[in-house]
Amino acid sequence: MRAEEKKFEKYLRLCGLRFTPERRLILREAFSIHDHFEVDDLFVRLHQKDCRISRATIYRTLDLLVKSGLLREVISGERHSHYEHILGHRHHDHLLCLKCGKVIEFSNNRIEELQKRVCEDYGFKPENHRLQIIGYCNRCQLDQGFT
Amino acid sequence: MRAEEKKFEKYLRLCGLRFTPERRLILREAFSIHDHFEVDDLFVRLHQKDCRISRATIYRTLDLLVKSGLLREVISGERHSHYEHILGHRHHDHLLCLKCGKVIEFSNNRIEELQKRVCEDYGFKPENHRLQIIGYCNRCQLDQGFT
DNA sequence: TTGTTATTGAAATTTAATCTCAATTGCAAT
DNA sequence: ATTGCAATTGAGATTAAATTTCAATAACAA
Ligand SMILES: [Mn+2]
Ligand SMILES: [Mn+2]
Ligand SMILES: [Zn+2]
Ligand SMILES: [Zn+2]
Repeated sequence: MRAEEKKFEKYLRLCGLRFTPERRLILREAFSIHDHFEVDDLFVRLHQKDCRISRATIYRTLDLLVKSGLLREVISGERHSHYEHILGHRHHDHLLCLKCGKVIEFSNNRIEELQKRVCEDYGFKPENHRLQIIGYCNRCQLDQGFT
Repeated sequence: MRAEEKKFEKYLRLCGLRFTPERRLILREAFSIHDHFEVDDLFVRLHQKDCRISRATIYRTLDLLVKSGLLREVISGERHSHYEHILGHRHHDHLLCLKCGKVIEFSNNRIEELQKRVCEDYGFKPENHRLQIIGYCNRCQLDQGFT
């Protein structure tokens, strides 16, 4: 069994929940997408494979996958959720282009460390974080921006 | 006229839009709240003062206020938008408690500088950013968190 | 004034997400 | 195996935020 399935099953058992066929299929589909995805991406892909899993179950399972630490919600600027893997992918944050919508992933250890220090200062126990820088990618830098 | 009204009017004129009484009232109400707020907060407060402004106009005006750089959307974990002032308030980011919902504001110059450097590395022109650290505040730190 | 164009509010619509509930399934204890 | 119980599922209803539509109105430049 793959690492993500092991971890999900462990989480579910711990909570007195079941690792059902539906949950396994959703997990596999989610981990077959190596990019940001949304609920409907999963729904469409599963149905193309004749897995007739309801949207309700996908929503419910994604919540569990986030709680178990396998996925995280990515803020995209759009008004519905987007997700990406945690397990098997190094942590990163995002630059978002306001014009073309491009998403650039970056990571910076010093920022990560300073965040830890901020949390220490406040006695805060971090579980997760999201840093999103919004602006214009190098292709789209024109006269945008009002001041 | 207050600074925020001047700036909003300037922005509107530049876009060929009008600084209407409704927009002025919404702006004033938004700047009278010195905390995070949501659309319905404005709607209720305006109606308590017998300003019968529609929700549609509030939504439309908040979009303009964000575009003009007077307000920004705060990510709150909830699934509707929250806003806060930019003009007249020093930039900060947020710690969010998963248990009690508390929002702690912090600012860290070194993180801000490192963000600028990241943007330079990518030729990205930042307009705005949001850093949200999710976890447990010092009061709520118990046995939460699965690994 | 006058004419053009932006703006508004009310209601309809869209869309994501959640909830309800009866039927089904997983699973642990016999 | 059989049984019983609690968790799970899917279909459809529901909720709630946000957006759109459109006719009436208001802003403002000519
Ligand atoms: Mn990513
Ligand atoms: Mn704040
Ligand atoms: Zn771009
Ligand atoms: Zn707390």
